[in-house]
Order: sequence, then structure tokens, then C-alpha cells
Amino acid sequence: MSKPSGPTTPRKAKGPTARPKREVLTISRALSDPRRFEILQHIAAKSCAACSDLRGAFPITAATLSHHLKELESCGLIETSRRGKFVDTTFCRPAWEAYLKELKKI
Amino acid sequence: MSKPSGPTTPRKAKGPTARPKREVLTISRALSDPRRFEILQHIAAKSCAACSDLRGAFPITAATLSHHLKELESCGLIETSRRGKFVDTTFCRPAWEAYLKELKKI
DNA sequence: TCATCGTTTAGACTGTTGTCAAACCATCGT
DNA sequence: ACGATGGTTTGACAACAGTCTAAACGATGA
Repeated sequence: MSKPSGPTTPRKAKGPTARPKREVLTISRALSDPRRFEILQHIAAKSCAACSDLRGAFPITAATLSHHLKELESCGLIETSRRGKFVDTTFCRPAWEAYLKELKKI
Repeated sequence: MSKPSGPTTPRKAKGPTARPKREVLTISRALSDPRRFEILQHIAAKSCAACSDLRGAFPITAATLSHHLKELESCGLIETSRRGKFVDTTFCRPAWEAYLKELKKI
């Protein structure tokens, strides 16, 4: 015989079987980190939180917080806006609802 | 003065602000991988899929598939059962519903 | 101008994760 | 009992992600 073909052989991909939307993936990714999840929860709970508030609520540096907020923002779950010297983060409930709706299809 | 305290200083953690449930975290984690998400979708679509079916649907080795299935199983999203030489994977819709319900609270 | 609040970048460290190959276990036919 | 087939476990590895420090930068208000 030619080759025992090994114990396990990867097969070629067939047609994509209803691949999930990109947004769903990015949001799921954003949610996968516990800290980020908590941060999102915190923002959602007050529907609007200042960065300084968040910094008081979690033991992370400003750099890390900024990083997480950017992640959450880039997937559309939050928005940021300046209020004077401060930055407010607001929860985008529509995006959240859309995400849930998409998950519900599964 | 003593020290300018650096540019950014971590603060002490305050009381946990409504920390998310463990299950929600593990499921969110499981969903964060695109491949795993697809696999779950595939299983959910037929509500029951054989491993061999899944192996035909995705270009991954049996080992990797097994790994992913274990992840999905350990967070309660699927169950596995032997049927003769084969292993069937079934979607646990209740767990899924519970997850969605939990997310909806946010 | 200076202080404050936040962002960005860069570098480094650490833990986790997706993946594979190979060895292993389980089941069925013959 | 043996071999073939379907899945699992193990060990290893490369890639990534979260976090920090440190420093520079930007924006705002006093």
C-alpha cells in the first residue's frame, strides 16, 4: 500500500456552512475576557460611566483600561464622548440587542 | 517631593461590582473562537451531529475537533453520546437559552 | 502656563489557546 | 483474536492576548 495516511488526516474544507457574521465574532471575542465583561457590565449598569469611575472600580492601569475600552468600542458595544476634561463611556444597547438577536438564531 | 507617582498608577480593587456568573464566562469564552462557533452552529443546525459529519465539514484534524468538542461540552453547550462505533454530539438548547437569558440581563 | 485626565506607543513578561502528530483506547466485522 | 475504523489523550509548539511599566502626547480647564 502507499501510505497508512497517518492516524488523523485533515480534510479539505467544504462549502462554508452558514458562517457566523463578523460582528458576532468580534463581540463574542470582546466578551471572552472576564475583565472586559465586567467593565461592560459596569458601563451597562449605569448606561454611562466616566473613565475615572471605571478606574476606581477595577485594579487596572489607565493604559489597560484604555485598551479594553477601545476593544469594546471597536466592536460597537460602547461609545465614548468627551465631557469637558473627562471621557464618558456609554453602552450601545441597540448593538447589544442585535447581538442577542443574532445569537438567538442559532 | 517624594515621587511623581508615575504616569499611571493602578488602584486597589473595590468590592466586586456584580461579577458575572462563571458559566456565562466559560460559554463566552467557548464562543470566542470562530471555528468553535461554526462547529456549534453546525451541531445546533441539525441539533445532533456525528463527529464524522463534523470532520467532513471542517478542515481540522480529529484531535482538534475532539478538543473543541470537549470545550463545548465542558461549558454545557453540547452533550456527547456513543452510538456504536460513533459519537453523536447534541446541542443543549436549554443551556443556550439560559445563557441568552443571562446576557439579556446586562 | 500648569495641572489633570486620558490616549497612545513601545517593550517586556506571562499565561492561554489553537493546532498538529503520534500514540492510545473503543467498537465493530470477520 | 485481529485488524480496521472512529475518537481521545498527550506532548509540543507557535501565536496571541492581557497586563504592566514607562514615557510621550493630546485635550481641557483653571
